[in-house]
Amino acid sequence: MSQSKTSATGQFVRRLLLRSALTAEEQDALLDLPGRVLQVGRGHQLVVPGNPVDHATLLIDGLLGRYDQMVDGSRQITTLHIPGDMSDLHSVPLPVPAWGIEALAPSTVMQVPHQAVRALAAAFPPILMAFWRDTVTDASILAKWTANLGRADAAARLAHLICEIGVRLEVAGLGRRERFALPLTQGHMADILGITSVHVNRTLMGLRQSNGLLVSGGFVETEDWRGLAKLAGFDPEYLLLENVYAD
Amino acid sequence: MSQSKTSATGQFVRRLLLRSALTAEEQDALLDLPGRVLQVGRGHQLVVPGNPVDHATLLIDGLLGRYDQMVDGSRQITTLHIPGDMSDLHSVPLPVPAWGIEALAPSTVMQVPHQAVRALAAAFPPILMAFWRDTVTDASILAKWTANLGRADAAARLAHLICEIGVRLEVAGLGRRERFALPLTQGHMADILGITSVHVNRTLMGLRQSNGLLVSGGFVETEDWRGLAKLAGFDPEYLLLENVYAD
DNA sequence: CGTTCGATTGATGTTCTTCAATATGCGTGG
DNA sequence: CCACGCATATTGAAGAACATCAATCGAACG
Repeated sequence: MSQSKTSATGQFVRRLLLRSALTAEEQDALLDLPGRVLQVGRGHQLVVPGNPVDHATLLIDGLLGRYDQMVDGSRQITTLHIPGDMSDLHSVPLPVPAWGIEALAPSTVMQVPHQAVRALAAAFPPILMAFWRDTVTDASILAKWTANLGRADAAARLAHLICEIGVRLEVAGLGRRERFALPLTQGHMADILGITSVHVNRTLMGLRQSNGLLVSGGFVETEDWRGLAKLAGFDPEYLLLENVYAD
Repeated sequence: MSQSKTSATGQFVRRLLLRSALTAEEQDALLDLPGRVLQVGRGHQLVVPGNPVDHATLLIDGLLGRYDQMVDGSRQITTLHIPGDMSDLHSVPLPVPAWGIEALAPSTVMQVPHQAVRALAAAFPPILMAFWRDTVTDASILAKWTANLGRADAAARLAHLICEIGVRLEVAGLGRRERFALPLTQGHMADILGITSVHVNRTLMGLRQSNGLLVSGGFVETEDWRGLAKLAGFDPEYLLLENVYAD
């Protein structure tokens, strides 16, 4: 399993390198991060709201959602994590779990002790900077979702979700934006988009009519990606992919 | 104006100390952060979407909003900043402005060169850690807003806004949660809550009836704070105020 | 004293929810 | 291989929440 650990941390390092310059030594230190590899089924709760955590969760394969539970029992997924994402890196500086993390699809994760992450950050300030930058990136995506939930209608939100995930998967080398695997149920999409699953279904049908968007069986395919992006008002700038910032 | 600079950075240091332990030396270094103090009127654009920035904006007095502009011209305010907040600390690691920052009320700010912030972070790793933690705090608030926009109705969202700002101002020593200044127009509130100003007006009237909430003339006053918090599903945990984490 | 911005009100339309029913696919045990 | 059970998807009808459009009101300010 040392093999799979290295490839797991390798994905994570690749993600960090998108936005931060790291020396070979720093990269090696990250690759050697320890952790327990875990396979979990759909619906498994990796972080339960209220229970303190002492490890961060690196997604190797599958799909994770960070969610907030409302008092009435409904919930809102605020962040979607694809392989290579350290889904709660933010729990390292502040291990207070005001949220939950759930496997939205069968997933493989590596649980990395906070202690190890902190030790690395302390030993290599550029790594700490890279972690900060990673958190900023997540926050930028979150801000975009806030804007969409506040001001875009269901069709635009759904289209935006498809565009964003497509581009993120493409950047991570996990598919093409025009066609990729997305193992979400319509109920999950509802919790992401802030609507009901009934309305997800109707909105999907509408987008199939108008834009030839196919979403079924855990796969997404679109004939008219540009049209979809236009409808969504999708501009990838907020994904902060354009530049590498050394420091 | 050296006086006002010190008091400005002092507020910021106090905010950092809520969640991070810093030595006297580190605190002094933060207090000495250089910057240009600026007074701006309501509606002034401090950061224009698309224009790169080379300084961070520390709010001394007033109210700032970070917003995202939609293609149809509407906008969504994603983050509200009160005095003592460094409104775009996140621009230090990633100076890509995919958003705008506007003075929602007449405000006094201090513009701190990124260079100075970076130098401090490089010289004092605990300060870098404190910055990261500050970004995580902002992201936690943002996640809560994402959840509210997705799953709470207009009355609950409005009540939540009032509760959150009240508590944040109280913690910053700028008022009591039951009564405080909030120089927002109903149009601003609409852009925060993701509804129209007409509906803000009606929702405010509803909350005045049901909870004795008074919002007018830039002031907020409530006779039944607990009732308001209950209606909002407000739990201050996400503000991450409970603990101090050393590192 | 007029102008302007924000607050308030009314009438009407749209989007999305809710409730309920039915359909479909897929794994499991027989 | 088939029947069953369960989760997910699909559809319809009715209602609630919120938007839109348009007008009026009020207060601050030059």
